[in-house]
Amino acid sequence: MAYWLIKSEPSTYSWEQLVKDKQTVWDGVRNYAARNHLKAMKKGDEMFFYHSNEGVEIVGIAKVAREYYPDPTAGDDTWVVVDVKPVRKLKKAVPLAAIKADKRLQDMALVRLGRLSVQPVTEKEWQIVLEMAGE
DNA sequence: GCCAACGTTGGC
DNA sequence: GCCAACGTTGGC
Repeated sequence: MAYWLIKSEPSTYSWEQLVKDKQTVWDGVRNYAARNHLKAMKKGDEMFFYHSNEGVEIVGIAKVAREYYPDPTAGDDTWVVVDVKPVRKLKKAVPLAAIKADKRLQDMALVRLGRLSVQPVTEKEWQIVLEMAGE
């Protein structure tokens, strides 16, 4: 099983909204690197849900409910979506500042490629972040 | 609101 | 195919 991280601005689509919706279509990705990560996701893969701009922290864990298919909002086959559903909220949200401050996490895509909206997380990074969340 | 980082576009 | 200009993202 692989691990991922997806970003969203809470004003656009928040973790709370995802919990309320039970499941959502992760649409609107218009970046090739991010799209390739969407395509690599397998059903059941887990991902961190990160709030950008407001909060600037990892707030919860979601998982892939349906593997990729063409983005209905795109109108062609270039862009894809996955369906995502919430697993659980982290005991403590993990702020970006804490991740940046941890020597073990300097290679995380979140630190190195700040603007990438869908990114892979290694199992090691996943465990460290969980630990920081008090899990 | 500013600005750095980075991706995309388009002229040549 | 290079690279400058431009637009967007996102942290601060």
